Amino acid sequence: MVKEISKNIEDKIMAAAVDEFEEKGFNGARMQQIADKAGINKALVHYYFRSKEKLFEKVFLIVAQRAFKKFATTLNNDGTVFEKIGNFFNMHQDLLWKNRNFPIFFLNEVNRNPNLIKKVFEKAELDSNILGFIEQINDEKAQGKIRTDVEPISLLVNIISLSIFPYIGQPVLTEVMQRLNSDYGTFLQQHRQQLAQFVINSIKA
Amino acid sequence: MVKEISKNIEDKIMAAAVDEFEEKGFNGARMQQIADKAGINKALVHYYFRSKEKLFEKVFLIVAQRAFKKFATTLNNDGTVFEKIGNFFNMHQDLLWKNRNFPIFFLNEVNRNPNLIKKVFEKAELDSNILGFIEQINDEKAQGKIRTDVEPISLLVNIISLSIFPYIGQPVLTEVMQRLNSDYGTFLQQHRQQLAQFVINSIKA
DNA sequence: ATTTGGTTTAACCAATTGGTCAAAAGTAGA
DNA sequence: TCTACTTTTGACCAATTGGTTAAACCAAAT
Repeated sequence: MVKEISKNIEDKIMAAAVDEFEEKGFNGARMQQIADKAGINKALVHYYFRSKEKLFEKVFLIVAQRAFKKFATTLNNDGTVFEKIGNFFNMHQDLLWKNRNFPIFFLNEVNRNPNLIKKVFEKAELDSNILGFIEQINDEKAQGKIRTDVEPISLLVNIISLSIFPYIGQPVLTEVMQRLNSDYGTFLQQHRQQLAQFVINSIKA
Repeated sequence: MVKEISKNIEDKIMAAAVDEFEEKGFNGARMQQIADKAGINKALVHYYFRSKEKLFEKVFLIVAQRAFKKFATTLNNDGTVFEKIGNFFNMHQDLLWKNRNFPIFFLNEVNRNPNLIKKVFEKAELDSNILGFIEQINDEKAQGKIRTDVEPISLLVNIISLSIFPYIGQPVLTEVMQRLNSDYGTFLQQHRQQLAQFVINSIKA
């Protein structure tokens, strides 16, 4: 019971921390703000998490690992490569739309401290999923379904590039769309519809 | 003469500021560090630029506008759309390789303060270049060279996504490549070679 | 009711940091 | 050389901020 309450407060702090860190980044985030958002005293944040860095790392790893896990599973369902690509974009785009400010936060923090990424990968079971997908691509190349000059890893990177960049570049795209008398939201909704076909056109034999 | 020396010191400060801001971001950057890198007293930085924010904005706009201008011109030389795509990737990839940490810095700061982007666009003459390229795409669609279902702006965003993401995602790709017994540098060198063909395959009628 | 343990808080601290200032140093013209 | 000026610096300041602490609080066991 006491443990549950503690757990509850820990969760409230974590949620507040995710909010603050995602919005301001590690350097811009303030422990006082996290405490305020959690509705508690600042000392209590330190009581539960000792330091800003410890809190950050815990928060970051949880959020990142959750994201990577969802990401990995979208590569790991049944179907042909073409079907998987369609499914991936559908799921990934939905995920990104709901967490629009996560990608830039994640990439910026990982860039600031590349060590973070190792810990994320350790628990994300990414390797087997990636390797499985690569193998499948090679199979379908052999079957004549996919162009033989397609390099699996480059294809994977291309897919991820296409999926994530529109969110990372949001402020720029917002401005561009405004100058073209359109708007970001409607553009994105139309843009995401063509992603899978764009990739499939490119690689089909 | 005095003016020249002043200009010289101003430039030294700016160069140091670019370095510091690109590496640490606005929130992580330190005025003292900028002074040290420029080899001068910290008060002198304030003497020339008044405040951290003013210095940052000046530095940011100059660097960003230079980048966007180069970017725009790569769309604005002669040739068919396919040729332009090839040229763009060549030039853009070279540019990015030389400024590997610029994209994540730029996008992160613009995300932190979306107002910055407006000022960048004002002086980058981007609109006419973009509109020209869009028009050309529509022409070649009419001529039967490009698939009719290609949406010009989406194509443009796709191209930029493919070009920039490998640099933004550097730390992640570095880790992935390591796990696949390869390395980031060699991957990138091979990856960039297939970008243009990937896009052209996708859109050719 | 009292004790015991963990939990929560207000007040506080030390370090960092953007920014200021008055004095010193340098420069050019009279 | 002297004067008027700009540039440069060391010392300093006030605000912010991550982190600590001692006391208050509170629930459960004795």
